[in-house]
Amino acid sequence: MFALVDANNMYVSCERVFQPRLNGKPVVVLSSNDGACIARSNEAKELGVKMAQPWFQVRHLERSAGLIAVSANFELYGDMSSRMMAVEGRYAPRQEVYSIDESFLDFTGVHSDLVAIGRDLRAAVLRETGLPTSVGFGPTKTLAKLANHVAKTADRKPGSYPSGLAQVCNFGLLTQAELDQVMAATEVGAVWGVGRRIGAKLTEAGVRTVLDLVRCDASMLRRQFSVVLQKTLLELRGTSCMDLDDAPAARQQILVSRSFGKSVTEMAGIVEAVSEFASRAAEKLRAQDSVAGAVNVFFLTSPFRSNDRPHSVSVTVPLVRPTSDSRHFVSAVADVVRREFRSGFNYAKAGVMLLDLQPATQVQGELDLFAAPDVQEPPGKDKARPALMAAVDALNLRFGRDAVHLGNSSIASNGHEVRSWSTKQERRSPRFTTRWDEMPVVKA
DNA sequence: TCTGGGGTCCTAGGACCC
DNA sequence: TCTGGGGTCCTAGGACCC
Repeated sequence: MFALVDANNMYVSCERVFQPRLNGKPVVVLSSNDGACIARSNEAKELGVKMAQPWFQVRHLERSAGLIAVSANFELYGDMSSRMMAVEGRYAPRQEVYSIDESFLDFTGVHSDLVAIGRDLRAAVLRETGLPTSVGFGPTKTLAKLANHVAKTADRKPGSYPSGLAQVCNFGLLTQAELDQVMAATEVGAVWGVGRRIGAKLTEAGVRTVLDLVRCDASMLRRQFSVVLQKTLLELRGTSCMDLDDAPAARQQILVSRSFGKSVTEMAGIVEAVSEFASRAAEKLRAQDSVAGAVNVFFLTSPFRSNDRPHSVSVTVPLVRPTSDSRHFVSAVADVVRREFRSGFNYAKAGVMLLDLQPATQVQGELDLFAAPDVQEPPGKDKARPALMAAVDALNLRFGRDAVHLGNSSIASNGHEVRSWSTKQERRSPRFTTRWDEMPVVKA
């Protein structure tokens, strides 16, 4: 038996923990650049705000309906997430932290009252972090996800589900008829693994509800869609195809990208931005003790602005040898921009991807007979690198991000910081739990 | 005017091998 | 007239997730 525990409207709930004035109000959290809504309170959902909807489309609700928008504060959400996961992890021998607000728990062999355990877990998370959660139990991960969906929405769909499934829902206690009722009352798009595209295709074929999907022919789904959807079907029927993964592998790629606060037309702006992204990506790389064998850099105009001439560059550079040294990535991506930049375009976004990752401890030895003299380096030089980068990481950890950074990231040739590409975040809340100077103050 | 960021997996097709 | 068979690896693109 699996459980899926999921925070309700995670980002909004994190804001509410420290800003009680947001309770009961329609609230949305905005993506970087305050561009789109990436989290909504139930009240905001009721106003009709859609997931990922551009802010400018719903902005009028500020005046007309009291909608409140805040900028995303990922430092706060990440810290609240670790606290929440620690509490949840106490309730089962194995836990898979699946996303910032969800974890799977393995209750195999546990024969106690799971609903009681679920209620106790919810109460503990609420007490210790302030975050409201929902819990779903099912014999497969896909069913646990579906049970969680029911736990979350049961209150808002009175009548269509059997009663008593809100907040904590255990599919194991339902009769076949009740499970059919639940599945018949749930749209196929709510299933984990069925997204917009496949959902539309299924609906078109007359498969509207989860029950319709469960009654499809497995080999037909495999033929018409994919092996992925076939697995989803088996899981919905109770055959477990996905194990709990409590020791996730190191990342296979690392991406740092941003949309610009306003469009960038100068080469220097792009060079600055991608240099900074490369440094940031390298920090993440070293944090997981890996090295990268290649780096990709891309920059492009906005796909939304139909008046702009479109232009998009994406170049992957293989590195002479796998590395985690920021300087290699920064110089590689800056070279690409200097070579590929075209003036006359309004660039809207850029990013850096580190590829071909491998553990730093398992780097392939080399017999370097053919390297050109200018890439051969004196012996011993490589040894200095990990120490230098480790020192940079330690200083930034202690004195704050960017206490130390490379010369050409975010500093223009005239020595002034330009950062014309910086993102806009006009409504960000304090980082209450991770910065001494932003801690909430209790007034007597 | 204004449209997120960071990931994973699968598949099809081409290059290449013997 | 007649034009192999079987395999691997890589990449790009498309789907999904939160």
